Amino acid sequence: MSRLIQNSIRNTLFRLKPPPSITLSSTLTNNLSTSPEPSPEPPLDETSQSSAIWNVIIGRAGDNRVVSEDEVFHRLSDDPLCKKVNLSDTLLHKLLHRFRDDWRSALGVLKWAESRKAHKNNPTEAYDTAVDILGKAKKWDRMKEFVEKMRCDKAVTLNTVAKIMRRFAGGGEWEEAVRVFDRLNEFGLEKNTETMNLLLDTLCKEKRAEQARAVLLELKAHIKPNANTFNIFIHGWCKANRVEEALWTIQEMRGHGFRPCVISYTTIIRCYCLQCNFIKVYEMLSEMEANGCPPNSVTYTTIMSCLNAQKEFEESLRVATRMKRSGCEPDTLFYNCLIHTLARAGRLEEAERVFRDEMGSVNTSTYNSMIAMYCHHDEEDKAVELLREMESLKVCEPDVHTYHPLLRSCFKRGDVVEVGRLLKEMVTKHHLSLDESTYTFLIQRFCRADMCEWAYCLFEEMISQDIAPRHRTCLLLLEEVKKKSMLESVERIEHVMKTVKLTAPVK
DNA sequence: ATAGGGTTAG
Repeated sequence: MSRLIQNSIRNTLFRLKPPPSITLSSTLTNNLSTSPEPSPEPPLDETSQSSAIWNVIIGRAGDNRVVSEDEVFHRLSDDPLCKKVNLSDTLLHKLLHRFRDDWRSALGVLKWAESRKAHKNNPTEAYDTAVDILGKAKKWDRMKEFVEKMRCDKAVTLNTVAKIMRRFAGGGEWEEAVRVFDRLNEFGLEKNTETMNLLLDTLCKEKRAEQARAVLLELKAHIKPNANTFNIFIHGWCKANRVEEALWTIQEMRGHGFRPCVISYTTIIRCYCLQCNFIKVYEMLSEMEANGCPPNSVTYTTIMSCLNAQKEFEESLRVATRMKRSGCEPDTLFYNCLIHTLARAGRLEEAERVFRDEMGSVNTSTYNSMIAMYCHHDEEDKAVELLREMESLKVCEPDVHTYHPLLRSCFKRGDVVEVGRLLKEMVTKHHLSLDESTYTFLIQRFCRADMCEWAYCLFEEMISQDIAPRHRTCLLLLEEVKKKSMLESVERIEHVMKTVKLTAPVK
């Protein structure tokens, strides 16, 4: 379903526009900054190689046809620039990933890649990806064809099998997933507890706990389940919001001589959290302690995150206190959550203390929480200071979320020059590409700042980047360009709204 | 792939 939508977006987008030139926000950043620096011409690095190939593949001259894999193959083979490209395994992987929703192009790229290197090193990974892409597109026959070829080459690994089973189960073909398990020996793999768990987990993750149960009953005589097996089921039942069955699985687990572990309990706690049944959450916590299975950092972080989602920050901090009292060893994800909680509770100094003195290792998320906190309390200087610290310490790199609060502050101050400067920094210094949420956010803010020309610019760029705008974003922008009588833009937006499958508003 | 982050409100 989602593949169909994405494909239709892609195809529709290509109909709308001549080949996109991937010049990220360049007009915008140059025009908004007071002193536009001349950007030096980059050498043909991996990114530009990738862009070159990308442009060839999607550079169809405004026609409506869906391009076949052979056509993609020929275009790439015939293009002079692509002939010069040094096709490494990493680049191939990147390309396949980029075409993960477009199996025709992906197969064309793979065929071209194979033609380029007669003595290839290790095709298995690319094949695994191809199988995955075909499975995602529910091109079962083509997928099976690939698998057969891999079987003859003795190239099927556990990873391959996992992908096939997952795609079958996810596509509603769970019987086929079971059949893959039945054929494991043909692939040179063994039917054992590990591979059985793989199948069961696949089924459970694709919301087929019932079927997984049936499979287990059938296989039980030949393959012994282990503790993981039961945890997989606990997760499966919780995912289906059937906590009763999850609790019953704990008993079943005991019946097989396994003791429920911290993972078993934490999974159920998370389920109660999502139901907002905090009475049961605390009951379960006590039960864990009583059963000699003390909660760990994951357990506490899970509870705190759920409380935070309910804006129960003080209660969340009480959970953190309880954790510290218990002597449980905190980890980075816990600290990130704690910092976020303290920030939202308005306790800046405490957050700073945790950040500076308590935490052993930090990551991008840690900085992001701190930066968001400073921006939220109008201490942008400190926020920028932390950004510079990230850049100089190089422990972790900024991402788009690092910049969101900073951008928000600029708009709040009405400093669009700074907006342009930051965008340029994101793109040129950190090689970040704007994502859907960033585009949406920027378009909204530019509209509100009565600068819908820039908003429209970003809208066009978004579409040329193959990112579908939200319905609400279109409506907002449409209203603004109408006010300014930007007739061509009005027409374009209306056309996009009619032809592109828009992203629904979140929640 | 046996468990756990966030964002955007006047």
